Amino acid sequence: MASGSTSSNGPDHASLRHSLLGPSLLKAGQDQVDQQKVGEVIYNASKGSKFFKHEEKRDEQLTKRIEVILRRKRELEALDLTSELKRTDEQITALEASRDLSQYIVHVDCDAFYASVEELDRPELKEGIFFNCTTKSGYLLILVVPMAVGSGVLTTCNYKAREFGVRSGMAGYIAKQLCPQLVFLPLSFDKYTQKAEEIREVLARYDERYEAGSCDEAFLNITGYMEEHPDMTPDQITEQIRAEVFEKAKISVSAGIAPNARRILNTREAVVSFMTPLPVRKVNGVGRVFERELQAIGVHTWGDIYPLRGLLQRLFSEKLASFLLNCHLGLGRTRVQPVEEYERKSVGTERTFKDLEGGEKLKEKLRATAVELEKDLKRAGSAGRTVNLKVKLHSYEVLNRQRALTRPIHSADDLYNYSLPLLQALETEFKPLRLRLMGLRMTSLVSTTKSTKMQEFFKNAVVTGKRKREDNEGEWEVWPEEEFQQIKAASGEKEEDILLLSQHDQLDEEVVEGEERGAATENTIGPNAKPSEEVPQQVEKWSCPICLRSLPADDALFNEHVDFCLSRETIKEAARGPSPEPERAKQVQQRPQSQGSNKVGRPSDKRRKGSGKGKSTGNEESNTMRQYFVKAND
DNA sequence: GCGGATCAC
DNA sequence: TATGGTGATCCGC
Repeated sequence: MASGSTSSNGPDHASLRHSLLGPSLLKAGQDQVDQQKVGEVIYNASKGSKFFKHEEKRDEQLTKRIEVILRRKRELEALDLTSELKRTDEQITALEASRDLSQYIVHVDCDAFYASVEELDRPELKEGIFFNCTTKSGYLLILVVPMAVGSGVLTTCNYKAREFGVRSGMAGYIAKQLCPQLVFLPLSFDKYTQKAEEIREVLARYDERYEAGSCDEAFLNITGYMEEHPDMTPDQITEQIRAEVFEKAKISVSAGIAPNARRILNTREAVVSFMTPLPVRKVNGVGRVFERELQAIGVHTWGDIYPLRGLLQRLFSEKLASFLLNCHLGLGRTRVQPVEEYERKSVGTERTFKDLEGGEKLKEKLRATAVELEKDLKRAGSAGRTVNLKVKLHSYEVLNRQRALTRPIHSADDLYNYSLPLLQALETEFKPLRLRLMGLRMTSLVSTTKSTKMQEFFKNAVVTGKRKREDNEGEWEVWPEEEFQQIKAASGEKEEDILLLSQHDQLDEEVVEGEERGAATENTIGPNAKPSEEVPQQVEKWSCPICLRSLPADDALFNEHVDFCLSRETIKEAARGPSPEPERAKQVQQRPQSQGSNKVGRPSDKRRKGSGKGKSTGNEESNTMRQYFVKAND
């Protein structure tokens, strides 16, 4: 145990203890909880575990980072910052000018949603709990069984459980220690989504373009509703929404006006006076880590930002500085959009399991992961051009390895074959590789359903193209481009995506390094390298494991091509000289990536929530502010 | 483009 | 006995 040496964190691990309390410290229902005592239980229950050691390491790392920040702050304070100050004040003026107080946006959030649904669904939980207490006043005393949903790690818990210090995100066995009588229920998502639908039917009556977040929250722009009901105040409407949701779905929700937070007027003064005493952690985007960093420089509430405004740009990144300024001013997103209009950016799956080790077993797990991801991709109607392997070592250290491909893939076989080299590189990097989690995620997505027109075009391009070539060779040169443009215009697709789909037949010089060859060849050649039969619109193709090109699904041709690629690799290999596996893995990682393009991108925050889809890239409007809403409180 | 890190729910 | 899954963003290379 590292109990003896205490790092700069102090002898009592104060910040670690705080961190171990978990991310949902400020959730409702904990007012009367003795956090000190809860922290003690958690700390003692965790102490000595691998999880604890990992948290300890991360905490020390953060402590060091904070020391750097503090040092920089001291250096800055010795400088003359009048020009910084002036620039910041100009920025504030500009932000003030952009302030939009014309919209009335309501944030609806279900209270302990899963737990509430379960309580509705299980009257037996309430029997014997409701009982008539013959008090003189005749009140009905209601006791509720402390209950949590989820196993291993709690997804949520009811308010009774929260009285014991039980929280979502908490390990189940710790919750049991805090509350021995806690009842655990398994998750049943079908029930929750069904209930969410009932609620959304109500919400749609107030704003048909409401924005559903995860299944237990939503944003509504009630500005239009207010115009139709000039006799009602925003507060009355909000209350009416809550009442109607409860009436129809029997679920209680919190609702507050956003981004001006709750029940405050749409005036600048009201907004600012709300923000000034508000703890930084209450705002979306400030978590445990950022909270500590801000605390270290003396920022506890959003009002504390102002005296430091001249330092922000020098202390943090440009984006972060701007975010802090926006929060201080109480500025935020004022637009609400249906989730359907957001474009998903990735699809992935991951699973935790008992520690696993050994090449065969890990391969088996990778195969299973690929099969899962194939299903998810199919559901999402997506294929991806970048595959990302995520693993968590037995020590809880998380590693990601990703690789861009030359074409989108979606089949389990492709997913497996292209991610296996990544896994094998890790196996040589960490010997032995012992995992507690594995995941696969695809990014750089293209749609396999929405672009039906495009796919049919390419299918026809092959079939009709050949026929036309026989009929009349002259026309062959001309018509594809014309029709290409027509379909592009008709389908409204981005050219980028179209090119991706047409890339199959190009042979570019960007041949992948040979590091994955040995692994891929034993699994990809032959009947195992299945075509992507799940997407009937697509022309049947097999993937060459060496050059990633897509090839006609023909045994003889395919084998011939792979042989060719293999010999090419052998030649390159010979020219390069012998290079052991790890070395080659490194070469791939260190491939020159000069693009310093990450410089001054306009801050256009695309942060989305929960199951949400990514924000559409189409609109680069003036919505430059990081979205924030005050975290729900009651 | 890649990998680590943070965050929300 | 043994701390989750999905998706997004940002930063620094």
